[in-house]
Amino acid sequence: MSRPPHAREKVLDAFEAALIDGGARSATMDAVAAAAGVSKGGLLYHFASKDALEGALLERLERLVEEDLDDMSADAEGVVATFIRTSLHTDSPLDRAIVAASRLAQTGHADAAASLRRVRTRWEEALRPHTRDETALQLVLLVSDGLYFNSALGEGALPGPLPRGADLDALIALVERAAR
Amino acid sequence: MSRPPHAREKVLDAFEAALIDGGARSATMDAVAAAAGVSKGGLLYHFASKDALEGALLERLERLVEEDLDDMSADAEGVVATFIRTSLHTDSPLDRAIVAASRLAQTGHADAAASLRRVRTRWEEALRPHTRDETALQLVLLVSDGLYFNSALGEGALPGPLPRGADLDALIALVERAAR
DNA sequence: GTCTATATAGCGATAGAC
DNA sequence: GTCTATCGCTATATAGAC
Repeated sequence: MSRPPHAREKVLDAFEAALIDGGARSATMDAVAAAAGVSKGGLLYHFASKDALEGALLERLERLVEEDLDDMSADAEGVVATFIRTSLHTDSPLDRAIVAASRLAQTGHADAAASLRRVRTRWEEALRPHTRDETALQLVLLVSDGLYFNSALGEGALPGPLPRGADLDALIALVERAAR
Repeated sequence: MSRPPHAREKVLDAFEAALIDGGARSATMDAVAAAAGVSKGGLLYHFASKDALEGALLERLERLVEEDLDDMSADAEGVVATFIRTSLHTDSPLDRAIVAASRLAQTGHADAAASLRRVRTRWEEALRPHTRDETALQLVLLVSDGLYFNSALGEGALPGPLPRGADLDALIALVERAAR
């Protein structure tokens, strides 16, 4: 636990990348092993089953969220603004873990859906002191969910309608005005 | 086209239900045929391939959206309010088609993602005249996306954090205040 | 620890009877 | 128009050598 083998992390990274780039269907044991540079047997030494591989991904997700919460409260721009800004898929480790878990959740993986809900609850708790009331809190969370949803759909395919640059700044300003 | 066989619609309904309830992975030809009360061969008479089955679902989706747009503009409560309210999964034919298509899109089905994007664009056009500017328009669309996203994740599993009743009314009021 | 080879099972699709 | 039977492919997982 304290010093995980390098190969194990490489396999987990490959699994995550396969989920993000090609969806859950393409994230097969074969494909993951090949991408990680090990054989299928080698993969199964580190993760005894696909369930174990998925479980490790969800563990990583929940660990990264706790780190993110610490960073967010220390940010100067304000918690709500930072939260909305980081809702866009920016290829940070946390973003990647979330998108990968979302792909998993959509295949009916109950544990992945539960993890994502736990993550959302943690954010909800962190944002509550910075919003006017529960309605405003829900608004912030839903805009974030919407950004993630579009980010996850448009991945690698079509030019998404996601706000960037000045448009994103304007959106953040509008949400902040409505929420606090 | 004008008088579709009953069995065909039953198969399509069963495919949609399988996608919604169990995700794309569980929506196999076998399972759909069994749920529709026909054999696999019988299913393949109506839909020559799984691609054809998926295509028919997306056709249904785009047809239902056009009907929805007509209804929405005729609603007394206001276009933005009606749009947010109907973003919650209420088991209407359109809601079911959207959630089913979302499940499909997450498996990497490019046509499903393209259909969903077309649907979103149609809504965007309908809402534009009722919002103050492009930023406000994006806010409305993102809140709706967020509601759908949570609706799709929580299906059948956990008690979702989705606003209902008075909470939903308050959310709608807040979005309307921010958007117009 | 990592490999190759293989068992097992499920899926989409075809062929042809009725 | 609907059925049964079966083929071919792919995916997970096991067995055991190195």
